[in-house]
Amino acid sequence: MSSPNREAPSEADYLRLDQQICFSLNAASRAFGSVYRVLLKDLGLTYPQYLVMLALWEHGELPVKTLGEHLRLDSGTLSPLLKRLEAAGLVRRERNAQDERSVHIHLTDEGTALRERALAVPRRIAAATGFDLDEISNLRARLNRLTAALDTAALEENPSCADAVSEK
Amino acid sequence: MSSPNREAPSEADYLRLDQQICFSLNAASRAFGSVYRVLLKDLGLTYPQYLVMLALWEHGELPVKTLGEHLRLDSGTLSPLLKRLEAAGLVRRERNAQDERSVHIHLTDEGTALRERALAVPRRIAAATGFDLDEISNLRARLNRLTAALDTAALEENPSCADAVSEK
DNA sequence: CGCCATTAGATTGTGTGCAATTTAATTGTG
DNA sequence: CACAATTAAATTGCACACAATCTAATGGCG
Repeated sequence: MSSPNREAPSEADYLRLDQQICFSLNAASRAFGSVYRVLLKDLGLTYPQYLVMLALWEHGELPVKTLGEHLRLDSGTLSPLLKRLEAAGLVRRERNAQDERSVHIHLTDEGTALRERALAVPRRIAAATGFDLDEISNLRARLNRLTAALDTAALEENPSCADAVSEK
Repeated sequence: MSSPNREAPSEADYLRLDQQICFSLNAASRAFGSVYRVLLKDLGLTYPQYLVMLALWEHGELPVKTLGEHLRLDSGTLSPLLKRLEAAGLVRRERNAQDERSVHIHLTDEGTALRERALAVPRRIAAATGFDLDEISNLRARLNRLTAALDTAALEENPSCADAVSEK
């Protein structure tokens, strides 16, 4: 059906599911999710919540805005997620006195303490991948380059972001 | 704070957000989502719906079960998604006469026709990544290997799947 | 000072993902 | 044949993602 006269693969060949890099990416991301789900159940965290805790353990208290920049998430995702972390007693949300628009996220003692129990997670995840540290590092670099390229392309593609492109 | 005596990095270093391969993966996956969202809006498809259509264009009619195996999705995700594709007039759902438990998904004429308009998508996506075909192929292979390793680890990790492991 | 554009979060609505449960059909076994 | 175990989908409940909208606070600028 495709490539009737054996030239370079036709456009049709690129519609094959197993050719889609995004599918491999998506599948790998969800496979990670399954492994994390098991490991994080003990800590009472979901995977996105774990990422938020990583950012807080690393930077201490953070405004929602900055947290979102670190995690590439907007307030539509973070607001309810942080509310659940607050309900779990891991963080506190405090209006900034200087700028009342801003909400700063603080770790509670319980949230700080949880870090000790999270220390074993990365090693167990690394073991689950079967990759050594160099391979992981290499793959991470490629993925980061890919993400940067896609971000640029998304801006160029979307006329509504023209300001953002030209302004920077 | 970490690695006080300059040995190999301590466990604490591996809690850094920028060390998490899964975060890079997740970010790349979502960055792809943004680019696809723009390209697929014309076709009236979301990205997961596009993957379903790819599988159907490739294999013709498929039972939900098989579709789920191709896409690594269960009925909890596929049932409502397929209902939306049916509402959009792209697929039909038909009970199998031989096995009434099984539902087969067929392309409508409209669904088949949509393929023509999707042909340009992969090239535009490839362009957005800035990667050449070899790089994409290489990355895909690594990701597939990673996913396979994680799947294995997830089975070993989860006692409730012990049967599935030992049976095969 | 007064007013408008901007900014930070929260909210709303839609669409996945996935665990757990439910329902209906089929299969295996005595 | 009867009946328990299995299987395929659908359903339910929860938690992201993300676009779009809303609200409140801030920052210019005349």
